[in-house]
Amino acid sequence: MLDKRDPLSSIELALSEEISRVVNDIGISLDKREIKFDETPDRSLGHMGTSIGFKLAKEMRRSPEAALKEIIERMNKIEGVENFIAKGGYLNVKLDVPLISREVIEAATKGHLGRGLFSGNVMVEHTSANPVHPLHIGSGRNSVIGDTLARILSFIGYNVRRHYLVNDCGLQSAYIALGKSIINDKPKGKVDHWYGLIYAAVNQAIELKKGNKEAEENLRRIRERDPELVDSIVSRIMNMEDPEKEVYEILRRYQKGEREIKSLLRSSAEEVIGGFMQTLRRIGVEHDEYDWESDMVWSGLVEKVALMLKPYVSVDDGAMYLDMNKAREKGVKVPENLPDRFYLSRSDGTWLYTMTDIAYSYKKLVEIGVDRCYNVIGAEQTMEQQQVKVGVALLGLDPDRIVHLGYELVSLAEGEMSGRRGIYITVDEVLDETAKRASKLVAGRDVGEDVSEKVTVGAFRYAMLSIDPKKKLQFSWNRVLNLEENSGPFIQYSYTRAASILRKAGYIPEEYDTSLLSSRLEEDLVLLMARIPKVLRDSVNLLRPDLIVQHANEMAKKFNKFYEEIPVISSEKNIRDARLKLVEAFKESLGSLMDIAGIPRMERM
RNA sequence: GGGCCCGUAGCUCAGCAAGGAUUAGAGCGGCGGCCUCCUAAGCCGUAGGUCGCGGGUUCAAGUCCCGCCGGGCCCGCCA
Repeated sequence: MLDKRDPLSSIELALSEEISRVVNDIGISLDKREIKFDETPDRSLGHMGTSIGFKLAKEMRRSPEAALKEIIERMNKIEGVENFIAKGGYLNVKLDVPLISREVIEAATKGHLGRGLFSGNVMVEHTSANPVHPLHIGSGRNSVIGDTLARILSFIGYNVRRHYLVNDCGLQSAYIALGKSIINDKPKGKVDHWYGLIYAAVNQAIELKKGNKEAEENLRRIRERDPELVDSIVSRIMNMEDPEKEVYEILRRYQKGEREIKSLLRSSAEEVIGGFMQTLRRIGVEHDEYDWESDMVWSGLVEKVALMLKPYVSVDDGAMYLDMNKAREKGVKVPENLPDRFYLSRSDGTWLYTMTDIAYSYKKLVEIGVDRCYNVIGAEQTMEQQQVKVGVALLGLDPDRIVHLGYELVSLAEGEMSGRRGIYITVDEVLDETAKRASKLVAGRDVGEDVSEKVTVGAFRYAMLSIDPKKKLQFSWNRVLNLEENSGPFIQYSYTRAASILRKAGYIPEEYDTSLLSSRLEEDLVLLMARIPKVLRDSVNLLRPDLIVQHANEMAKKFNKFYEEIPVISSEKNIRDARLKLVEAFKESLGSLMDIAGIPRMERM
């Protein structure tokens, strides 16, 4: 029996097992895992093949083709396979396309394809941007990658929690609190943008006081957005004795939980997070929980975990650090390249993010109790993540339950973004600009009114997602505003074409004959759908959520060709029924990939 | 100095995890076509590449190994 959720893989598995059995029978060792199938370059050679002939030739002292023929002779029939072809060093397989088509179409239309392949409890921590300025496109990439990973995991059967770590116990938050404490204004405009301005102004004012020339120019630029506000911040800070010392003092009192500072800082951070939520909701991102760093400090969790680490901690001028040599003595695997010291606290007694991060890992794995947590965090923190994992191991937990999905930052053609200098492109403005472009295109069409917003979200998420996370993403307006091929809207368009055919036909056939789907294009569409479960598995194993949109793009491209070349509604009844069913399966399977990637579905556009 | 990552058409990227049947693929941009026919946000054709360089392993290397070169990140009592 073929696996309803993944027919193609079950055929491949049966093939590998059978081939390795036969090969082993004649005295040659060949593990089934060494047998992998690739597409053939030419359909006349079969659908897929494996190049084991070269290895066999050597062992059997025959030509590759002769060796393969002998193997094929001895093989049993396998469900889903029509016949075998030995060609060169390749053992090729011609699939029973009508059978596979039926399996795949049934699975796709019932929504089984790729579903429920795994089980367990996992967490994805993503976004986790510091609440000091609006989400910029770098955070946007994080959100989209993280949210898509979570959706994949959920689709393939895991129980998934999405968490956001609010970093409000760092120095950056204290800058905001300092700024807030010296002004009387109420937020103007979107609240996170307003706080972003305060953050940049405080930073640059302090730089100015320290005599940094560059600060003057930065302030001139920042000032344009709200001269009065920026001026008052600058003048107050210039009059302060030692503003930086104030910042540290604010942080110290905040971590101690002093009421006055608490209400000042925490409420500012909460307002910013509120702004983030608006933006995130717009791009389809929601978290199950916002975990506040301050809560972990105030509740004593951080203290408790620090105590557990005490045997491996040394102190330097009052500051605690994890001693990697002590960790090594304990028998924990510590990568060679890590520094000997991993500081956990400052001399003034405040915790560093490193310590709260270890405590947070403890919370995830023990208190919440997930099997595994994927941390979507910038690649620049790779070493910090390794250090945290050492801490996790010292707590007696398997460090591999923490998985770092590191992604490269988003850069601008003009240079890097910088929150401190107030240089960034926000998610909000990218979305607004894209929406403008999209609504121009939609104007005058008879489609629903939320189409341009759906197009915007599709375009944005595709643009943020479509590149391998470990490669830098160079932001360009062109990339996001591209509504043509190789974009979110391209996929959406293909989907609406399928929808349009089904709508015009007005019915879905009960009976259909898959042997009538005999064209190359129809066969290709079925095979593309059949590969979806593998794409889902790969995207998780390789930490490559971009594979999802790549595959969706391939499917859309293939369907557009089908749409242009193969008539559905006007064809003869039996053929029409088979094709309609294929279109339905395509629509549902592409739709499921769109759901996973967060690219909104539309019936018209 | 040490560690990690990247280097494929003018530009942006797939392909590298599991080496194979290519004459290395897309998109954008260029040039030329296709709407009395299921939405042209589409389709077709065409031009464009010493897969950074040099060695090695192999019957076979864009893919694996070593060494270089170029770019990025990290090696904070920042996050």
